Amino acid sequence: MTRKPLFQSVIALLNFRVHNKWIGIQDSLKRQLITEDDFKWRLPPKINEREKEGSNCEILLKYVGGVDLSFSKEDSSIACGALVVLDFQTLKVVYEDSSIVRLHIPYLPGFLAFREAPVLLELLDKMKKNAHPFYPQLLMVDGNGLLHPRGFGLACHIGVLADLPTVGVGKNLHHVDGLTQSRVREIRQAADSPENVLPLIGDSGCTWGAAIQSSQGSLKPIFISVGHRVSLATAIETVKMTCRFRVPEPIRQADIRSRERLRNHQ
DNA sequence: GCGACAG
DNA sequence: ATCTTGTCGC
Ligand SMILES: [Mg+2]
Repeated sequence: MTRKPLFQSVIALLNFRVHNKWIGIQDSLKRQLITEDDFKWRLPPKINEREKEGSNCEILLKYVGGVDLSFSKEDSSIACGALVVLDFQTLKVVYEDSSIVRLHIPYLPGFLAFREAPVLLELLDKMKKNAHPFYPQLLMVDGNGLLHPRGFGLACHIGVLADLPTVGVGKNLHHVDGLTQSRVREIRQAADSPENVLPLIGDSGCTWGAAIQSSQGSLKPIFISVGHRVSLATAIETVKMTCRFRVPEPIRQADIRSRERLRNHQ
């Protein structure tokens, strides 16, 4: 597809303006971001773990959500967004919804939220306005949170706009602040004992998240970061507790079911 | 100029 | 993200 240079310049200018607008939105929303625990529930005590004293909180974490999108191979603008809710203890799916939509915004690294967040926020909103009893107390997002060029990835974006505790989970490392795959390998070798939780500390000294080996079946790590209203420690713990396989079960189920729904469509 | 680039 | 088959191993 060849175009005259003038057209290309106009398109480049539009892209430049949209790009700046999006950065402005991310910077603006980031002012509402909360990066510590801010919720009324607590984690169920682990087996063999003594009940912590002073935890007068009676609400246990039970409903953990997961979101993901799948795309049509024929028409890459057709996508299915899925929201699932699992029982945190049994990891059984207790709620499932999905929506097939046409996307008008391409994938651009650093701007994933502008493509994927709208359909996912709609699925959450539908559940909330129906006052569904299984509305998630915590949401796991297939995409990063703080681990992002401007510290405001998809998980933060959804968390702030839905005012919901969220955790970001990346299957690949988005290079930020000098953090690369080889840098992660160095961090691993610098650890005194074979750790399966590695802090992701960038050149600036900032902690962007953690790389964890989440299952015995896979050596490849996943990359966890704070989304909204959770600390990194809580993010890591909840992800670990929901990993039957490499990808935490809420996200894995959203992935499986969104793809399945798309396959059975048309 | 070159490489990197969540999903 | 998707394109794609079998194959090795628990
Ligand atoms: Mg995905």
